[in-house]
Amino acid sequence: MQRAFVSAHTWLLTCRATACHVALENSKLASGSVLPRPVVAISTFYVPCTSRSGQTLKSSDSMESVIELAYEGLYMLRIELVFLVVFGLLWVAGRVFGTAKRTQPGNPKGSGRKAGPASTQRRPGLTQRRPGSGDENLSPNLPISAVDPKKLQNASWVVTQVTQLCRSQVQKALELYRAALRAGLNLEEMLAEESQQLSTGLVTAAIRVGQAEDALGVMKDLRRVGLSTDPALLASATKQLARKGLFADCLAIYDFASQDPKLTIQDKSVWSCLLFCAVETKGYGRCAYFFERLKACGAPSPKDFGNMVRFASSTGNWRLALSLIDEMHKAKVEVDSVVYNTVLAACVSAEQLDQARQLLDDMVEAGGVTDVITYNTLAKGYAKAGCMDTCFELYNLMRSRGLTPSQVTYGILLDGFINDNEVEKAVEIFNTMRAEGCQMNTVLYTTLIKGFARAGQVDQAVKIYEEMQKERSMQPDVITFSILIKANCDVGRLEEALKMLLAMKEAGLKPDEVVFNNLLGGCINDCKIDLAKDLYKEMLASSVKPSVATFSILIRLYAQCKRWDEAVDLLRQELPAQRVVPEPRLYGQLAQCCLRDRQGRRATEVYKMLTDHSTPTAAMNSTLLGMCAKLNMLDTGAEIMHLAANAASRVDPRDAAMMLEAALRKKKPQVMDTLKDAMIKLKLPVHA
DNA sequence: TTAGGGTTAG
Repeated sequence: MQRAFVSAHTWLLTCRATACHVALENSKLASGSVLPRPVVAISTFYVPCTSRSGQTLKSSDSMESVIELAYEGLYMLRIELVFLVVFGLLWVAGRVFGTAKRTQPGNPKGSGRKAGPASTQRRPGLTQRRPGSGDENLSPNLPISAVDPKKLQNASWVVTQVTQLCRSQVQKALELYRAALRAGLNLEEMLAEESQQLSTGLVTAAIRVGQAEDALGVMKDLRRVGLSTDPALLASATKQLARKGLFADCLAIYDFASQDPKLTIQDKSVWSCLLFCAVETKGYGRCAYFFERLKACGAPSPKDFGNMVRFASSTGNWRLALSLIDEMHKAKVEVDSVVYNTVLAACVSAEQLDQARQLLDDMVEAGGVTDVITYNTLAKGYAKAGCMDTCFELYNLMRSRGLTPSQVTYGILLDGFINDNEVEKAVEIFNTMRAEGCQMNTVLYTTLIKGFARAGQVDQAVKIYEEMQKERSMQPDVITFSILIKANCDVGRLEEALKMLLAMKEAGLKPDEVVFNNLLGGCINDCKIDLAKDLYKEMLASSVKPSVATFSILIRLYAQCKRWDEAVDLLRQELPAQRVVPEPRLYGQLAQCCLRDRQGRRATEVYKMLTDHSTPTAAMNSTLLGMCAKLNMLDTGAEIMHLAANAASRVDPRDAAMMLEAALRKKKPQVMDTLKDAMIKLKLPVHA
């Protein structure tokens, strides 16, 4: 940045110096100090002149100064004037000769088309066209609707006009093109060169202004009249779209083009662009195919490998990620630290810590590719796995290898020790961090707040927050407030939590789903149903979409407050209304809550709702049947077995046998009959 | 282009 600024400044000074020099040279010339001043005759005219003191000058004096000024101006611009005259003459000559050429006999178009080999190749069945109805350009102010239909039917005229308009008036170009089609312009009867020029011009111009749909529309028009997709057009369109970041449009245009059986894409860069677009749009299903086709056209570039590594990492395919590194080595393609780190992250996310460690060793051996991010990535993996000792060792190794830990490094260690309940270690890290001059930031402060909140020291957590507020550079963010709100809710300080909500809004932060979920969770203990409903309404009103977590919390709330009807309605109506995925465990959760409160009928009702959406797992049946047996709700257990059998769900034979035994023990013949029927249906052995 | 902090679920 600094260097860019310096060079920009130097450049500016150079420009200024040049301008001064030119001005000086011109003034020298004008004053005759270098060359004698030429004499120019200018007709005399009266100009009223006023001196600075307000005195009117004599007309002869003023005239002289005006003439001198005009003369000096003309003389200073003499080179420019010569150029202007020469170019003017050339332009006039061009117009005259061009018109003469177009009106020559044997050139039926009369529009000055370029004579290339393609222009002489007519498509089969092409009829001789009548001469054009005019050469003149489209008037700038003439609406397209007012253009003579004869002109619109003249392919050459349309191509020329559209091509010109494409340069600066893309909308008008598209409008003219569409008007021409409506007026009867036949794309299939045009010369190959003409239709190519027209389509390429329109497609590239439309993409240039971000109107990919119009570009696709033009390609569809060509297809409609039986013209095959031009591979060069597809290539330029895909490259342009990828460069402009219109990834989905790029894939859409490819999808359309690939429907053409005659089209073969041999341009490697097209596959390269498509792979990039697929990764960007998370269209991971097609990455492997694009890469395969790319390789069929030639050797992949480092960027192509980079995109494949991103794909592998995003889909959790650590094996593929590692194999890509091998492939790069074999192809003698340089593997940079970003690619290495991405593969490392893929291994870490897949909890393949041994593989990740091996990769770090490989990187060290390769030399010059490990950085702070490498160590942080692996350190996070160890922290997540609860291996804080190894994590700390890695931190020391990193330091011993001459790398300076960053805020992120300290963030990982601090959070790791906090999650591990090793407060002393966390404090030690914090002290090292401060001693080494590492600056605090929002994340580090938030991690500290989380540490105090976890230790139940909410007042201390709030103190840190207050300290943060004093520092302008690191204001609390949504996560900071989220943790503070939860900390207050967890100790029953709902009022404080609501104050925090207000404070975050005042700070210009928009509460997100987690913030609302935490507040809803805070309503459970004291059954603050009305407050929860208000919060839920506010959540929807502020366009925050509830999730499975929200519904899970609301189920707990309604169950705690024994609002069973509302709980059932929540899953029956509100869940689909909010388009939340009806996860089986939500039904399982509510069914368990019902059983715990001995609400047998409602439990079976919820279980029925579950079977309407999906097939309950054997594990879920086991949990519910186990509860029924434990709570001596044998009728409910038998009903659940019956519903499970109807839904072709699996029931563990041990659970079924246990239910049957309990019914026998409690002497419930009716229940036994229901159970036996269900067991037969479930193809389970009936021993009792 | 790659690394750190937040919610549910007995």
